[in-house]
Amino acid sequence: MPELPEVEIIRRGLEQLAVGRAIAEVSCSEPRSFPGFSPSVASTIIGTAITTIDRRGKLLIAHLDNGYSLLIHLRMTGQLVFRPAKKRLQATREQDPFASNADDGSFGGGHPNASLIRDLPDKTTRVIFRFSDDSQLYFNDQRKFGSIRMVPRSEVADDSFMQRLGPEPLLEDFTWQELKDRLPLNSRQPVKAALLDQSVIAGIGNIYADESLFGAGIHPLRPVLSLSDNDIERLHESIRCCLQQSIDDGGSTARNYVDSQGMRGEYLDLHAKVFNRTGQTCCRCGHTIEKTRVAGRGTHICPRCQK
DNA sequence: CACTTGACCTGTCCGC
DNA sequence: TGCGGACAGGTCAAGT
Repeated sequence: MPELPEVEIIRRGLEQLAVGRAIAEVSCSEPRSFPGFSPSVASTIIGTAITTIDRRGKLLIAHLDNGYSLLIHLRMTGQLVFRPAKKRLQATREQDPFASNADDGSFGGGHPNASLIRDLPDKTTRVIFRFSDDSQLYFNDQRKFGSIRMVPRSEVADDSFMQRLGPEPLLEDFTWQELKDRLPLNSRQPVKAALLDQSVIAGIGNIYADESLFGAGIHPLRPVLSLSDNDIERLHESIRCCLQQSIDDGGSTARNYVDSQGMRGEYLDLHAKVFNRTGQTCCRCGHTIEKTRVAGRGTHICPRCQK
């Protein structure tokens, strides 16, 4: 479930790995993963290069030098993994970070920084971009919820999904006042549901909703209309703190998130306080972390710290 | 109108 | 061991 930090990590990785490479071939084995994909679309893409990669909320935007852009949404299980060209001579495992560790089935021999993904393509690979130097970019998506769309660059800003997105929470000019302006202050909707609403803030999903609310000491079921200015200020600070910390940690790997080189993120291990910590003791007060259900999502709280 | 639930998918995990 | 069912959660459509 890539959220803002994970998508940003992928963006930064692809900026280094994929920008500037000419696309020599593109294939799609699952129509749902690239609606409208056709030989004509492929021929439009072939021969172009990725000039820049932007992010808006959880959406990646790869601009091509042919006037089109690829809008890529990973939804829950989407991955974008770059692989360099296979070397003619087999490198030794010590030297090659992409060497297969298929024999023990663990994460790269147990090293936390080794690639989680082994040989690609695999059965979850939906779209493959091959570059002119034989390096490749794999769009993997186990559950087929993610998708790639190609739109003229001039129409990206008008895209209906883009238009509905709220502000970027990590931009300097995202103030607590703007958060207040965006929240439905007259609503009895649980504050967690509001945080998950991409038109309120762009990029927050289940993990960072839970972590941000814990950080602010706010119970996820609190109606938005019950929030004081002070609550909103603390929530604003907590959101930015959690998202930035996760980016610094390489994102969260709860299920199958990996970055553009197939690496796990470490936020959940290093800095998450409640998410996936049901039954553990709260780091702040020692009470047991509980799991409940809010807005149809699994929700992790410290019932003593969050009021 | 405000808010909640179900559908879209597949892999994993749990209890029987 | 195998099987059925719950669960995972981003987004949109449908339902209450």
